[in-house]
This record gives sequence, C-alpha cells and structure tokens, in this order.
Amino acid sequence: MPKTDSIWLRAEPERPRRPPPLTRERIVEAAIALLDADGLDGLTMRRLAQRFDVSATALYWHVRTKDDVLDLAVDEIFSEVRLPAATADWRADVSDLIRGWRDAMLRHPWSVTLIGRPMLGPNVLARTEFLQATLIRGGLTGHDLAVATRLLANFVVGAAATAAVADPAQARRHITADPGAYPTLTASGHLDPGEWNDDDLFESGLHVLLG
Amino acid sequence: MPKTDSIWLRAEPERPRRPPPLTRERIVEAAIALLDADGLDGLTMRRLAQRFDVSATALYWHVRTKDDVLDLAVDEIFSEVRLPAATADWRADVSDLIRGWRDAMLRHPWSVTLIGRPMLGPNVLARTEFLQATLIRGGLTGHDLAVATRLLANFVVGAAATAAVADPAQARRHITADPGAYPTLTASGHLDPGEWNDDDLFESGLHVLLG
DNA sequence: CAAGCAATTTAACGTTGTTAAGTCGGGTTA
DNA sequence: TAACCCGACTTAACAACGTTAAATTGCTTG
Repeated sequence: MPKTDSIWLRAEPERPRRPPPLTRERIVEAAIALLDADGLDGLTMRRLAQRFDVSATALYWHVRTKDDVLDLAVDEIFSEVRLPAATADWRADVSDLIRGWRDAMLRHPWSVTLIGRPMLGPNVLARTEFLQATLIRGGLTGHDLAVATRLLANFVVGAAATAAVADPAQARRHITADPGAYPTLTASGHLDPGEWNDDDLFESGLHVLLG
Repeated sequence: MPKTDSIWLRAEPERPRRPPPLTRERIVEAAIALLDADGLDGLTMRRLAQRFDVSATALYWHVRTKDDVLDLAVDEIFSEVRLPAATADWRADVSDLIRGWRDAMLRHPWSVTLIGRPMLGPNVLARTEFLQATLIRGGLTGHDLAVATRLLANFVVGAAATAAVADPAQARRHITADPGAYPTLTASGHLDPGEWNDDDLFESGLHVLLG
C-alpha cells in the first residue's frame, strides 16, 4: 500500500519556527529602524523589545544601557558610507567620502542629535582614517593636515545639522513675517523655495574647500 | 509723652518679602544654570521648579512644554554673542562673530546636543542676519553669498560639535590601543596631547575660509 | 539524571513629562 | 461692602520610561 502523502499534501508539523536569536547586531538594526520611523522619542527599550516579542529587560543581557544602543546605532549608520577606491584624483576621493558621509546622516536625521557624544566606533574611525590617509596622499602633512581634516569634518557635520531643520517653508514664513525684523535674510533670497537647495549649497561649499 | 519709637528702633514688621515673581525669563535663566551645572539630564521640570520653591506644574503656566524651555534656552545663550561693530575690515568682523558664536556654544556644551531642532529664535536669527549683512558688505551676492553663509555656519556648528568630545586623552588611548587598526590616525599626531589644540585648529580653519 | 550556565521572564522601584481639577488672593465691578 | 472673576499656583494622579534584582526556563555537558 503506497503512502499517498507527499510533502505537498502533508501538513507540516508546524515546527515552532524558532525566531532568530537575539543578538546585539539585530538589536541595533531594529533600533535604527525605530529611530528612522519615529525619531529619537520613538526608540524605547520596551518598543525595541516588542519587535522581538521579548520582555524589555531581556535586552539588558546583550547591552548594558540604552545609551549603548544609541552609540552602536550611530556607528552602524556609518557603515553605509562607502569607502571610495583610491584613484589618481585624490580630491575626488575625498569628495566622494564626504558626500557619502552627509548622505548617511541625512538618511538618519536622528544621528544629528547624537553628535556631541564621543564617536569612537570602528566605522566612524575607519572613515576618519580614510579621510586623513587620502589627504596625506594629496601631499598634506603636519599642521596643514590637521587643519584640513578638521575643516572637512566640521563642514560635513555642520551641513547635516543645518539641513535637518524640519520645515523650510514654515521657517521662511516665520522669518519673513515681519519684513523689518531681518531685512537681509528676507531680501537675500537665501530662503526662497526653489532658489538654492541644500544639495547645491553643499556641493558648492565642498568645491570651495577642495579647490 | 513723646513717642520714642523711631523707624530705626522699631522692628520692621518683617514684610513677607514676597519672592520675585515667576516669569518665563527667570525660568529660562534657571534652566540654563541647571544645564550648565549638570548637562542635559540635569534639567528636570521638578528640579527647575525647586529653584523657585514652587511645584513643578506651576511652570506650565508660563511655558507650554519642556521642549519650549530647551528651545528658549538655546536661543538665550546666543544673546551672549556680541555683535561686532562694523569696521572697515569686514573679514575681521565676520571672524569676531564666528569666534563668539563658537565660544558661546563651548560655554554651554549641552547646546551641541540640541542642534537639529529648528533654531529660529530672535537671537539666533539676529546673528545670522548680521553674518549675511557683513558678507554682503564684503561684496558677496547671489549664489556666492548663499554658499559662504552656509560654509561659515556649518563650520562653526561642526567645530562646536567636534570639540565637545568628552575626554581627548581617553579617546587617544582607545585609538592607539591597536597600532595596526588606524595607522594613519595613530601616526599623524592629530591626537597628540599638546600638539594642536582645538582653538588653534579652529583659528586656522577660519583663516582658510576667510582668506 | 544531575549540574551548570546562557538567556529570558516576572516583579518592582523611582523618575519623568504632563493633564485635570481644586484653591487662593487681589482687583474690578455691582 | 459684597459678589465676582481670573491670573497664578497647588494637590493629585497617570502612563511611560530606564533600570535592578530575583526567579525561571531550556539546552548542554558530565
């Protein structure tokens, strides 16, 4: 008597389908998703744990504190910054890095809020290492090298910070509400909608810095 | 029978000496004091109220939310930035402004954490207005003006952010721990204690930007 | 089958920002 | 003078938060 049950007909024993185990990496990944979705207030140990159907305190086995999660998350987003292959044009290489740096921060606006705490994760350091190595390749040394590194780093961090402002249109309305209050800002067109966008100003600024 | 009590001898009825009234200004002032003393975590609505011997909820009569207090505090510290008198050397005027801007942020390191939220207070805007007006006085217009404004603003914000890192010595130890990990950063001396300090690098960067 | 350890749960604590409702006193009006 | 009003504050309370301590589960190793 041949067995008539094939794998297609048989009801699978409904293996408990164990969820993938909790790891520091997966926690950070979920934290970034929460931060992207709802900003800094959106990340809660309880909400984070909920993503794994796990009690909030379970997270503390893998992570010492919530601040650790934040620090790990910040470093993690910098892994998205592609390290350019070294070409003959070192200036272009630096530009590519800085561009990618800014893009990563704009993709995760909450990261701006977290500057100010020590950024010493491996991904951040690797990018800083690349930046400085490329500048050396361009002939910079000593004091000039230090100045250039800081100048570029400050520029990209500042660019991410000033671009993250919520609603440009609303800001414009606020500033131009009383035309006499800020005459220069009102007249210069710096705030006009389609006039000059963040990307353009960033690109031009980068061009100034890298000659 | 002459009365012998003069105002000098009479014990004053000890007027209840009503404490100065709660105002939005005094609340912000106290908030800044708390933030300076204990950082961002040091500011609590309850601790803030305690400074006035007042229940925490009393603050909500003068202020809609804690975030309002923070926004007001950020704007308030920029009132410390002296607007330079316009001289013949417009570059020096800009330098003075940027220097004062950075100093104010370094005096109140918690302000770095609060970048990223819309900075549209009157003091911030007045400084931005001055910056742009001075650049115009220097001959900049149109696109160049916009680029220069952003470049300088990004620089100063970034400078404040990167300078606020907690313990440079500890950072140095961390980075140079594994000598093979970040060879360039380790060798460049960028981290060496007395080598180049933040003030020096900032000043040099400013000189690069303003020619 | 026992022991042990890794990973998680349950329970709980103190704080936080904020809302709702009550209270108090001084100034205005009837 | 009495009634009232309303700005300013208090009391009470809530849900949510980060975090700790202790109990529990389940797998692996002897």
